Amino acid sequence: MTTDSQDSSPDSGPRDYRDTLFLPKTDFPMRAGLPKAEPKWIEFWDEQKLYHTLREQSEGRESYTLHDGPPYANGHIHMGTALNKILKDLINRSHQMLGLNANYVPGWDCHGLPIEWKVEEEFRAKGRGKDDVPASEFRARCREYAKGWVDIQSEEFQRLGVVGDWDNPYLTMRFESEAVICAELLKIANSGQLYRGSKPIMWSPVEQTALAEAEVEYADRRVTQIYVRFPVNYRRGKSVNVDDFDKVVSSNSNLRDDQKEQLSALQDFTETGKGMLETGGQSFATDNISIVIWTTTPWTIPANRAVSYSPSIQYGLYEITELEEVEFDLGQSIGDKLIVADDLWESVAKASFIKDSKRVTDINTNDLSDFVLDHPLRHMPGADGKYDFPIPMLEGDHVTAEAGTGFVHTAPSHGEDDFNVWMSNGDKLASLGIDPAVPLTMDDKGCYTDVMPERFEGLDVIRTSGKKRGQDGKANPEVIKALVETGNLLARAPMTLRDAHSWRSKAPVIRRATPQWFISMSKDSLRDKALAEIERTKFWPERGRNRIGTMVKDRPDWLISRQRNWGVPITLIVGPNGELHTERADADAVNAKIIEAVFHHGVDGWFNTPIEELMPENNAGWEKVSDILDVWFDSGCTHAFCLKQRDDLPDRADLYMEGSDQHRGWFQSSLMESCAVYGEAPYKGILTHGFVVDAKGLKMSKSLGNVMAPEDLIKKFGADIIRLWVSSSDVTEEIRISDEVIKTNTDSYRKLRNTLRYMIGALDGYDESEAVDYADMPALERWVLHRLHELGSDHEELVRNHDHRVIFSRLFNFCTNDLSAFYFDIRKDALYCDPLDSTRRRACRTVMNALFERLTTWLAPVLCFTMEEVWQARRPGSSVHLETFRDCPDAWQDNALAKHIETVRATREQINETIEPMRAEKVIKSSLEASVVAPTSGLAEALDALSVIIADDYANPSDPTDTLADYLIVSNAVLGEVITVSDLKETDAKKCLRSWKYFHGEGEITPRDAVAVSRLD
RNA sequence: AGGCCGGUAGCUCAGCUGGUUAGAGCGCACGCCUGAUAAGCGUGAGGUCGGAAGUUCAAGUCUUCUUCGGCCUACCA
Repeated sequence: MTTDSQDSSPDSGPRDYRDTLFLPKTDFPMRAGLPKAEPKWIEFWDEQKLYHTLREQSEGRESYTLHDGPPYANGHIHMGTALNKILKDLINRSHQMLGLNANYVPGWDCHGLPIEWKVEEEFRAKGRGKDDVPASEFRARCREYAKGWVDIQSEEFQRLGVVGDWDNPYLTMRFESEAVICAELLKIANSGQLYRGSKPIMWSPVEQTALAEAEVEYADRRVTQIYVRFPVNYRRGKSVNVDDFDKVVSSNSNLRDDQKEQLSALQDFTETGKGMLETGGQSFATDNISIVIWTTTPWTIPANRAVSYSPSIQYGLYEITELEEVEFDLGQSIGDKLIVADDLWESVAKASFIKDSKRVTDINTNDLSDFVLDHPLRHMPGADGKYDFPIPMLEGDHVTAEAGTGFVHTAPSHGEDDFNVWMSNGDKLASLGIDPAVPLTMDDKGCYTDVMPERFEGLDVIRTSGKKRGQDGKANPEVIKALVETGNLLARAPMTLRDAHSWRSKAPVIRRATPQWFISMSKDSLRDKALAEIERTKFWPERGRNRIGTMVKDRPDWLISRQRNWGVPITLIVGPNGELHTERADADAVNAKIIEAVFHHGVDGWFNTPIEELMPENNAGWEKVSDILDVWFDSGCTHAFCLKQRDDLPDRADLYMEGSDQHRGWFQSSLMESCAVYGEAPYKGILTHGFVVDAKGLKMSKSLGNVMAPEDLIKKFGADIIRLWVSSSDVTEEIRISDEVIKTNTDSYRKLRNTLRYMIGALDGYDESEAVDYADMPALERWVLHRLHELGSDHEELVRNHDHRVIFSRLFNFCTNDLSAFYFDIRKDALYCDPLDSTRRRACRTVMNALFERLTTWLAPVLCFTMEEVWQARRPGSSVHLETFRDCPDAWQDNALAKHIETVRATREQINETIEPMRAEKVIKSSLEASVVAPTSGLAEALDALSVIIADDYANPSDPTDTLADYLIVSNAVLGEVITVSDLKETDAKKCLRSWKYFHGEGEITPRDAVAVSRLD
């Protein structure tokens, strides 16, 4: 520090002491200019090869692996993806600085429908339809398209400050990944957990293709609604007369013995009309009792296998007593008894020409559950015995009493609900000796297959060609005709219905069971394994365990096949009798060839390599499967092709961290895949975060116009502000963002920045050689270290528990309350005015240095740009991100000291409250104008313990020690009975021209200031 | 419609197993300083805890209902 001031002479006025002060000095800008500054730091880190340096530096350290969940490579990042990646970065950086090796490898999900559509659209724009583009070319373009977005998103993530292996991320579409995915699938097939079943999907007969939910639109359509009755055959366990029992048993020869016994005990399947039915405490002949259903798709009746009911609906048995007079023959006659929901009987009766009826009895649902029905077409001409099977009653959540009859006709091959209720009632089906396999009742063209009686075989639901393309085919009329013949049609009428249509051809869409590939939840105890692993996994927050647990408990077998183009193929070869190549003796050799082909040529390697090359021997009648895998299977394999393949990562991740929607998504697919192949979860812990919502807590959507884009925020405020927002939010719930929230964070940012800036200035020229030993420090300094120890002691635990919000709010409050408003404020005097080599000033700088190192490193994971800037203001060229968190020695802990400081602080507050009104009256302006009497109670003891003296002069001006006045930032303070504040301006005290303190004595500055100045001159 | 979760000052958050006048920071208002200055300091005003009922001597904290919001399913034969 230099001084160019001249000696003060009597006629040049009072001397200006400003230049003799040791004011903070720094070039560190107060205003951040983040939008411009941040990209330069990214460049700096690139030059330093930060990611690689971190890896070298932490070689041999214990690893901490947060395995990235892959975002979909389509579109720009949004607030949710930004939040996700920042949170990951926060966790990675914190663990790295804890002294671990947190190697982060980002990844992308590249296959799938959305990209397929975009690319289809592109080709269409060029006048090339789906069938004109060779599959290889199409897939190549998909690959290119995905790559484009990977590059863009990579830039966007890096702009947020996320550190990771951006040069070598994992992609589900890399050939190596695709090969591993195929290999994983083959392992599952080898283990026998894979099987081929069937399931209804949306199907367009016109285009002969499967459709995804997003590919259909809903439009009005004229359909025929019908009421159909299902004759009650008997009630399980209660019926009489066994005629055809042997027939049933023999037609189900694959029944287990216990099932046969059960069947026998139930005295089963009888010819219609021979039984008696007990229900509602009464007995009825079953010959004229029926359950009534309503449907708008008559063509599904031949595929009916069950009737669903709901226990929450009231059902009644109604006897027809009078019919309308009509010109055609009715199936129903007086005396017939019908079971219908009470709430719907009126509408059913009206539709069915029933003029009058009487309600015979309640039908409770326990009884209902035991009813077994006849198929309504059982006795139609030409049935060929194909409907001689029992129709069970199944309980279903999807059944309501809003429309129809309160019963739902269930054709598992033609409806999602039907399928679900069918599949989830396996036990009941088994007890009735019913094969639970879903029949393939309809072919690609939408025509009945040979599962049906000859009468129906080949009939089409929808015309697929000609002028009437898209209109009803022959199936509906023929079915209705057959129902009339059996007398089971109660009514028919046209109606308008909103129904699914293909968005391309506008033709109606049907639901149709098709052969699909499944991974069994039970064959190799996959469900049990997964549930056991969930128990072993750590969850943040804990409720995640319950959420994924109930899903896994209830989930059906995993449907993994898709009839699509852009994805990893199901690399199976199926034999003439449906057997898999993995069951053959040469399976290993075939598998090796398949994997090799995919490894070298990607998915095209499968599609383009002829079967003779993959399976050279005995391949007659064998065919390659042309389905592709569900993309969830792809991403469920990331642990296999990323973690387990890379040498620099462990096989199992410490943490998977995604939005709470991934309980059903990636967390589960990864768990299933990994348990199926390796018998364990690929992760040790799961952390979930909520979704970003707007100021009112509503989700962001274009239609609401409440969308905020990370890009805009970066341009306007900078990535560090977004990062601050993440670390100040409770990420386990929904996370709000709004202009106001951003403003709050911008303000917090400024406060932190200035606190750090002040330290940089105060530490100007600081050298270790001026450090003061802990034992020699004033109490105030030791208290700051105590506070640091407090913050540092559970910092690691907070990091390991991902409590970043707690860390941040504690640091922020520390900076604001303890440093800025208390410690810094008190120490300004010593820092600016004490002789340079005074113990007090040196101790302050020693502590400032300790503070600086800890605050910058603790904040570095959050404010990665700003802390680098702060760090380099003192250590140019080095990077704060290569540092680890500093230790806070236990010796710093001093609870007694802290208590005493709190006592003094409380006094300070009381004094301030007293000074405040005097300020308002303009008696006292600066607190240094005040002389105060502080209350003795409790304070004297504290001051004594803190070695704070009560005097208006320092005992040793060249090495001052703290006075009570210093703590209170007044010029004079003594102890007394009551608080009093008096104005020193009204006394004979002089204002020191250098320290602005009022004092008594010779000269224009206090003795302490005189020493400081004299040492400069 | 079902499953899981949440609603504490304008904003972001504390508030453990129910127990004195519900806390913090920011923002806001007013004032001070002008030697952290597009900074710093001080003082103050703001919530009855989404709503209702109940349990209890006592409830933000337990129970039920309700309302709003979020995620995930299911959306109709």
